Amino acid sequence: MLAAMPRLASSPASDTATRALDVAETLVQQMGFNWFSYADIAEALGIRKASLHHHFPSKADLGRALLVRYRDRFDVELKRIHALPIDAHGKLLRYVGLYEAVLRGDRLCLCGMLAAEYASLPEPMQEEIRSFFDLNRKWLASVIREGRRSLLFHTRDTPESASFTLLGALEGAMLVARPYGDVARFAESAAQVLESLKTRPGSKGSR
Amino acid sequence: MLAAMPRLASSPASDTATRALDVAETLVQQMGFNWFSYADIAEALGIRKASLHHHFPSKADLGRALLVRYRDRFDVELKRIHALPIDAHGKLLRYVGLYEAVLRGDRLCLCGMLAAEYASLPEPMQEEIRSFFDLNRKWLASVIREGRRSLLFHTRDTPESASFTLLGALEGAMLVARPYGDVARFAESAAQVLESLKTRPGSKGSR
DNA sequence: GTCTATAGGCAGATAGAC
DNA sequence: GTCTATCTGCCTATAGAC
Repeated sequence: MLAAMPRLASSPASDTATRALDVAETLVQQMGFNWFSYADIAEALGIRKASLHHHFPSKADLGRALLVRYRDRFDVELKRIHALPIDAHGKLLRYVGLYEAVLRGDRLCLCGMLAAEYASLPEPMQEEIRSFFDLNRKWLASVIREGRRSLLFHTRDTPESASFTLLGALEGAMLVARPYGDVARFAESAAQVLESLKTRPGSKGSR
Repeated sequence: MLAAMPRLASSPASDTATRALDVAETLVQQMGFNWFSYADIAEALGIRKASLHHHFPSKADLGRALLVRYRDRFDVELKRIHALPIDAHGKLLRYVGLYEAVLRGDRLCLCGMLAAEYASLPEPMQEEIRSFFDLNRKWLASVIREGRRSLLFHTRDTPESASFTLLGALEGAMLVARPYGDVARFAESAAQVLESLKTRPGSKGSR
């Protein structure tokens, strides 16, 4: 109470910057990066646009900070899930839960939204988006590998390939579910995709 | 050569309007609806912004026209595929080919892009986006039903539910593939998802 | 249908006082 | 760190001549 909170290495640069990122994150996830403006954030925070430029000189800086923070938080969650004493299917269920919580807040995954706007974004942001997807694909591949070792999953495809499909299916299910405001549909799709990892490569397949 | 081209009921209102829609469509699919402006289209067409407003009074009008045309064209393609003398799996392969062609042009599905920006769009556009997805889900469900009748597909889920999952998986695979500029990854994902329709509901599954 | 001209507003960004 | 003031440029949209 007497002294200022000690500033940990991982803590944000300032309270205003953090609150600005919070507001911006929601705006991007709901409306897109090209829609919102400094004025929207300034109004929400009760400060002036010029003050925001002190924390984030350009909109590209703000966007990059947004992505770095989002990825770091996701990384923490992923590590947390991986450490849980549950099987691979349970871990994927938790992973899906992360997405479902976002959708329930009428948002898209930050990187799903920014992947759509990808071509219009500054290069430093593009790099961070790929980095987010890389992180997720790597994590998913390792869980899929774990599920195979324990004979829970039986996919014919490589874990790398399956992880890409899974990531795309979840991002896409969110994307298509939102116009209908229907979280249940997303959950159903997610369950179907997870289930398809369990099925044995039965019939010969195509050809 | 002597007379003006006869104006069919389904033909565009004017050549300028059509060319404007062509340019706008590409811009939206690559950069998003909130990124492009009348100036971009006017420049590409070699006319003035004010002339564009003659054809599309507001940007919302342009957006709606874009969606109506896109859906109508998709509808034609879907009917064409359905009439082909090939099995359900072959029809889905053709359907995937539609998406792949779009991605190859460094674009996203128009409605995939607009679904991301959904919350920021005027209501008439939102309605058209849902309509596009409805059209696709209905078509996919009917093909899945056909594949089941012929014992090609063996999904446990309802065709309605599976069609939503399939649509989401394809839209999402496009979304995630684009930052990597990797059409092959999309094709691989699409093949995996189609394959999962064929697998038998083997093991007991969850619970 | 296309043009010039312009309105009226908002965008991202900077300078410099406090 | 926050403010006022301001710049420059672009945005959507309209009026009215040709």
